[in-house]
Amino acid sequence: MVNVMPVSRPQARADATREALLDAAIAEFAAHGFEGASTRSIAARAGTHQPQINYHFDSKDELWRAAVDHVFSKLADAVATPELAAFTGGGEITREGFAAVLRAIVRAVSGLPELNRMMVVEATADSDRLAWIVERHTRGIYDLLAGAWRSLRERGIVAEIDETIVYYALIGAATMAYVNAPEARRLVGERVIDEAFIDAHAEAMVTIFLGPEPDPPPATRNR
Amino acid sequence: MVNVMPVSRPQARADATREALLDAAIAEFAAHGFEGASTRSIAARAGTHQPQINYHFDSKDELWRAAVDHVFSKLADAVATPELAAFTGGGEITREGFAAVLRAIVRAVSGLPELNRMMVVEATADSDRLAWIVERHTRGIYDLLAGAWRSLRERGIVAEIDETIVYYALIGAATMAYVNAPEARRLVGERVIDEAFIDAHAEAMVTIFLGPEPDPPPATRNR
DNA sequence: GTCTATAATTAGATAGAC
DNA sequence: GTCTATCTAATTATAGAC
Repeated sequence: MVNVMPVSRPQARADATREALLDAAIAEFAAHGFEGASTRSIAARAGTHQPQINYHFDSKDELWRAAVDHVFSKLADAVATPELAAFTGGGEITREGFAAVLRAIVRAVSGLPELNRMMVVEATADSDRLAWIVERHTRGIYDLLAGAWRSLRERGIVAEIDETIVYYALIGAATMAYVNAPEARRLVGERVIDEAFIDAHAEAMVTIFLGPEPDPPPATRNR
Repeated sequence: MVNVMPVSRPQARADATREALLDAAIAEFAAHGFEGASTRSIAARAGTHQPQINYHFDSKDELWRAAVDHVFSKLADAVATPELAAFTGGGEITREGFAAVLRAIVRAVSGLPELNRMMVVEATADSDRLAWIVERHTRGIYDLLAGAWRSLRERGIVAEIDETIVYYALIGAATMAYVNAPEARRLVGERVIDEAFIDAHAEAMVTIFLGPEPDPPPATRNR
């Protein structure tokens, strides 16, 4: 029997190459689209050579899929904040729970601009890639957010707006500034999007979608 | 002297070719990005041959610029509705004026999905093309919308939110459903985005950004 | 003005040395 | 696993007949 655990120095280097290719791929695909991004520039950004892509991922298409999985797992990590966890236990979603979701989304997407750039570039034209990404990644997000809104609406907690309309308005309002950051820099100046912007944006999302803090229930004195 | 006014049959055909190339170009650039769109597919979509692009526009780059001008002039036509004109006379913008602007924007962008697809694809990475489009087209729109919001906010008519944050939230909320229409069809079904959706979306934008109809001023009986 | 033919460049993928 | 060299196909742009 051959050694089943060969281990480590060459393997570690290979893993680093793989990881670097994934990060470079998302950045290039986000900036230039699938067809526009060349495997040569991806490899160059990753500090390696073009044939490494075919070695590690077989094809440009497989590289794209691996890169998308990679960045969506980063998104899942980024939204799963402790603040959010307090609201996602059991039971029906509350106004404060949805506010926490909105804040978590803004925080997460502001740190992953490549994800939303890639998404918006892919979602603008139908393709096998779009079908794959919808079934694998975005349908679950849609069901969660649209379902939460519908539940809040049916209990009179939020405005009477269709959940599909809210979903796209919400995703657009949460991501556009970060997706279009290169434009925003030209429009408003170098330091547009900083920590203060992100915090203010998160609070603005709560104000916009949930309206002003509801009046506390009339004091019935039981406490 | 040669005939200075040769006129018309060949010229008319040339104009038709030019126009067809412009429409085809926007569609292809929106779907695949600048690098991803090939002059061959653009020419094929326009029902002509690839060298016609170089004949009529010198280069792929010049074609892109002409196509962008073309679609932005369509946008200007689409937003300039009679309903909007009633509010854009002189004087300070009102709540109802901004509501009319929001409705006009939703109507216009829903009918020009290629414009916003192209914009979002270009705005995701800095480039000479982005610089050109910002100075030539989007800065004026930003100044108008951000200025209107700032004016409303300073008079206490809308929520205390920074105008740059509102601008991107508004553009995102207004356009995302149409930019991502291919995804929406896969997510929700064939007939998601129809006339009823657009009307409901326009009203939702008013509700979201301007809040509930303000209470009429306390009846002071003067009228 | 429109077409066919083609030049020059660049794309994704593979072969084979190390 | 990583590199150089290279194959095939597709790209933008040009030349020249009509």
